[in-house]
Parts: sequence; C-alpha cells; structure tokens
Amino acid sequence: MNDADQYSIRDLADEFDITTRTIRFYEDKGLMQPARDGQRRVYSKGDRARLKLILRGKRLGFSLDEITQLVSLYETPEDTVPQLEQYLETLRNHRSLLEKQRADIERTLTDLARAEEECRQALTTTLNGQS
Amino acid sequence: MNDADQYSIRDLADEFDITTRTIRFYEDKGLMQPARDGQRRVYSKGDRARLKLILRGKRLGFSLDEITQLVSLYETPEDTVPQLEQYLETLRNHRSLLEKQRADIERTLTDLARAEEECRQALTTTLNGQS
DNA sequence: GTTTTCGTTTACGTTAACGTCAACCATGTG
DNA sequence: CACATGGTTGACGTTAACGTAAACGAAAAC
Repeated sequence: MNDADQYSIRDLADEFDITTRTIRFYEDKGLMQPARDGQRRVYSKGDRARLKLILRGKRLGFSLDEITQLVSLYETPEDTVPQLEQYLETLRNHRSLLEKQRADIERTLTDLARAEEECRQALTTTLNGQS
Repeated sequence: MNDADQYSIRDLADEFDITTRTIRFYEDKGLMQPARDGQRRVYSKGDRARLKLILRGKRLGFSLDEITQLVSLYETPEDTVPQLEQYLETLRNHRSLLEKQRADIERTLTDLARAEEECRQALTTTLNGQS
C-alpha cells in the first residue's frame, strides 16, 4: 500500500508526525474526504497535499474553521462572475491578513536580534571580568 | 486618569479591542503585574508595551505559555555566564521558529498569488463570453 | 443621598482541538 | 486455527483561553 499514490492513515500520520485521531478529526470537520477500500480510508496524493495545507495553516495559527476557508480557496471556483468576484475578495482578505502577520514576524525578529546583540555584549563584558 | 503614563484597565481594553476579562486573565497567568491604586489596577507605559507584545504573540499563534517565555526574553537576564548562555539559546530557538513561520507565510502568499492570477484569467475569459 | 458607572473577586460555563478508551472488524502470520 | 496487528466507530475526558454571571465596593453624577 506504499506505492502508486496510495497512503494509509498511518503513512500520513507518521510522515507528518500527527496522530491518526487528528486525521480522522479533520475528516469529521469536513476538511478531508478520502476514498475507502471497504471500510479503510485510502488517501490519494491530492489528499496528502490537502493535509499538508491544513498543517501549514495550523502552524500559522489559523483555526480549523479558517483553514476550511483557506483550503477551499485552492479548489477552482465556479465560473459565474459574481462567484469569481466573491472568490477574489476572499483571496485578497487572506492575503492582507498574511501580510500583517508577516509584518508582525519582521518586528519580532528585529526585537530578537536586538536582544541577542545586548546579550552578546553582556557576555563579552562579563567574560572580560568587568563587574 | 488618561495622562501621565497611566492607563485604566478599560483604556487598554478599548485601545487593543479586547475585554477586561482577558487582561485580568493574563495577570492571573503571571503575564502582567500592574500597580494598584487602592483596589484598582493601574497600568504604566511599560505594562502597555508588555500587553502589546502579548497580543502580537497571540496574532502569531503562540500559546500563552510560549508568550510567557517570549515576553520574558525582553527583560534583561541575570549577569552570570551560564544564564546568559541559556538566554542566548532560547533567543536562537525562538528566532528559528519565527523564520520557519515566515517561510510558511511566503509559500502561502505565493499560492494565493497564483490562485488570484487564475481567478483573474477566468474572470476575463468569462466576461469575454467564452463558455 | 441615592443611583449609575467602573472596577474587583469568585466561580462556574463554553468552545476548539484533540486524547484516550472500549468494543468491534479484517487480515495475514506462525 | 489462534492471535497479533492495524483500522473503524462511538463516546467520554481534557486543556487552553477566555465568557458570563453573581455579589460586592467605591466614586462620580444627578
């Protein structure tokens, strides 16, 4: 079951270092809909990519509800003009949110860099025996 | 009570669009220790800055426990060599974590840009009447 | 002077995101 | 065939991060 675009639930759990419970939970929440071989879940490459997206969203601090939105963004929307425009709107919102978050990170990194510098200064001073 | 580096709990709650309950909760967790005027909490400029840091951490998806670490990083550590080295270590860990997170954001932004492009293509195609 | 307006403590309620456990197939291995 | 292995569906437990409500104190407004 390891070749040909097919993954068991354990394959994915091990690869991404999460529990099978977590994966089933995501399915409960409607985030994934793997195929079945009889009773067992069978995951395709697309399912795997989708899970990857979900976990990326988690790392970025999004809730599962938000991730539901985010993930559905990557599926091609319907072809009517109002739907496309709605879709574009949602895309823009998510982008601006992420850009704010990136700015937050930049600020924090700057702060950390300053703290590191001060710390190194203190270390050399201390090592030189100056009280 | 609005001038001279003094803020009431409501001032801060309104400014940062959170509830007073949240601020008191952070205090319970040891994240803040405002002064008191009799029974009432009085927040200094430093307290306000600290709260700002906490909220930034939240936006970045950190837990309050992690934020406790992060915030304490900005206070000058003790001056013994092992403590300074421990401090530097923690700083580096946080930095690498944030850098990973930034990379995640870049990837997601790229994906979003592609989705936006496809969407705009679809829009012009649809507007041109091509089925 | 009393009645709003803020604030305080205490305590129980709630939601998201899983963990944990039980009871039950299915299957392949000795 | 027995049984160990891996998966499945409930169902209840747990933790973090607050929400909400009660019961009270103080001070500011009418």
